[in-house]
Amino acid sequence: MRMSDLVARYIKDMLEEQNGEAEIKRNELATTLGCVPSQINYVITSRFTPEQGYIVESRRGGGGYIRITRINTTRSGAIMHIVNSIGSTLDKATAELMLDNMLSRDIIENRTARLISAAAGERAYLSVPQQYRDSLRAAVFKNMLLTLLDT
Amino acid sequence: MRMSDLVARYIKDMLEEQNGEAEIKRNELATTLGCVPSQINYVITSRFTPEQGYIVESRRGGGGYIRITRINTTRSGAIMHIVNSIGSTLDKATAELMLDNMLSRDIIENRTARLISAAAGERAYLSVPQQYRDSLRAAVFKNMLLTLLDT
DNA sequence: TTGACCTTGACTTTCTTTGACCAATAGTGT
DNA sequence: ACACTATTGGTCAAAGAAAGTCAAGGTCAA
Repeated sequence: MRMSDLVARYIKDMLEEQNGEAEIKRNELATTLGCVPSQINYVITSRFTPEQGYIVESRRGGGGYIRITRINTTRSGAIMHIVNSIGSTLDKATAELMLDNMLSRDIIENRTARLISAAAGERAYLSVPQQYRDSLRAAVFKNMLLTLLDT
Repeated sequence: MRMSDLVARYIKDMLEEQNGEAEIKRNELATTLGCVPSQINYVITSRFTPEQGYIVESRRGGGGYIRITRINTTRSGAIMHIVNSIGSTLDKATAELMLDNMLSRDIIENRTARLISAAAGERAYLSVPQQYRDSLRAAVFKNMLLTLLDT
């Protein structure tokens, strides 16, 4: 298993146990898990972004910390937040991140994630020129998410 | 025997043993079987397509993998039939008819129908020129239906 | 002998790991 | 207050570890 997965898992477990809020000490956690401290930063910047529904605060110096907070605890709020965060274009990688995030927060089911992924995946857009794909993906993605609001 | 047959056989054996799910490491498998890594891609894209009943996911970078999942054949027949009946283009009215049909035959649920409809509806395609819309819709529609096969 | 399928390898893209160096904060002695 | 130092966390770039793409050439049966 990847180190980055371990770190992410650790933080998510903490969030789960502590009602959406986790506070860690970077060096301590790095030592506990056996990685370099900057690995923690890597995981946070790649998997706990605002885009994915997290707020991260930190403080250096003695007694320093990193605090990760999960936002949008209600389903429709979370969906709306995600919809609103999507601009006029959306690349595939970001779309996948959003789906993963919704999945891990039980906002959508696996089947739903796959359905949306199929509609947003590059595979489906081979017939249209590159230049349209990301804006198309954005529109499709948003439209689909909106149908989830009233269920 | 052809190299591609060997690779395909290997993956199929794995699927057989592991209940329809095989996860491989591309380079490792290539070394094991004595071929170049891209041969694996060739085999996968030519013989493990969704149309042939497989779902393929992958990830690059450290700890990367390729996962091939065989689709369950229970209700998939009906869906495959519909997928196969779709050509390279699909207009909105026909798409809706197909959804209604699947709904009435309990092949899909209401939520699913709405999701697909949102992704196939005209509103989603406003950003791309008319000329691409029907072929795009066909691709999206097919891709989405294909994700329903293994549920 | 030609068209479809197969093989190969150079090049690209994506994701991860690591470490050297930087910046902020708290504590402490003057 | 002020300077110094210890204690954190932050940044960034390079290297590493996969997988993806593509085009050029090979094989083989109809």
